[in-house]
Amino acid sequence: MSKHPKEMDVLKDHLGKHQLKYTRQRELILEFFLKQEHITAEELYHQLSRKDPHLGLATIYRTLNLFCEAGLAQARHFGTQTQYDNVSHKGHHDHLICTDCGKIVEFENCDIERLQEEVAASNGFTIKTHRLELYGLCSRCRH
Amino acid sequence: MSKHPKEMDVLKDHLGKHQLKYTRQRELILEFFLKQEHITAEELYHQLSRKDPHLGLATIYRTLNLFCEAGLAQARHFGTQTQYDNVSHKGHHDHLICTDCGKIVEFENCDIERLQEEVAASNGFTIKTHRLELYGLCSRCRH
DNA sequence: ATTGAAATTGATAAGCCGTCTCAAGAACAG
DNA sequence: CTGTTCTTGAGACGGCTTATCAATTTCAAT
Repeated sequence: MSKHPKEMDVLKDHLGKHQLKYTRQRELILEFFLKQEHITAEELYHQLSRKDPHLGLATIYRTLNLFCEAGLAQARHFGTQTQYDNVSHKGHHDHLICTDCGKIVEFENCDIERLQEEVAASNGFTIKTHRLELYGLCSRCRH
Repeated sequence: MSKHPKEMDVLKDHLGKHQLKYTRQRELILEFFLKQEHITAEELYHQLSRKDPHLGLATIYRTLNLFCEAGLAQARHFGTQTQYDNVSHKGHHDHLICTDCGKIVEFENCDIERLQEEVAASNGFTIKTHRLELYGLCSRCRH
């Protein structure tokens, strides 16, 4: 019994539409992926190696890319590392990043999202996703 | 006589503050970098190899990173490649990116910027830079 | 101008991250 | 069940970026 029936359905739907198969690995990776807000392929690999020591890193990468295509995840580059965001669990969120201590605050702002839609529309675009990152100093590091 | 006295000053100021030196290569790379809106390290390398065939690729990378630290450039990852944006020449701008054909439209929106400031302030942050990318389909690719 | 300490450069080696390859195994329609 | 097709795991591979290091250049102090 999965704890994430909704996301599981999204995955199965995507698999069905693209002649892909439902595998034990994909189910396992999804289950662990959904436990976090965002994670790197490497971290997920380590978490899962306890559960299934034979799971390959390549499979993690392949599956995370699959999740991106299915709309369950979104890749995000933070400096040198690539984070895969869980976008299905809660709504899309953006990031405030302290360039000094590395602290990350997540936020959501409907007004900004609405303005983004307006900008896109006036340029003939239809937005699928977006990425907004604000870099600066947090209150602690400003001093 | 440089054609970019203002940016040159920003660079010299940064160099002075960090015990770094003003070199022929840094001047040359800055001059070419400022000619474009955004460019990859590889492209810049090719452009410059005509002017100075002995300039190394590593120096290009080092110098572009230096420009980022000085606030003259900003690195942006688009798919597999890294673009270095010229952020000093004109005001900061954001990007609309077509996920189908790769078309990039630049835009600027004061209202969004103002809201960003508000979000940052309410979280105790002071913004230095930001990055906003909207991904979707352009009018041509929507059909 | 000369000198000398410190930073920079160029060439290349090395590293990292993610993808590709391919034989063996698993899924699923008929 | 059976056959076809997709997936997996392991490691090789590839592109992009950084590290290494001896030779060179910068620049402040003579």
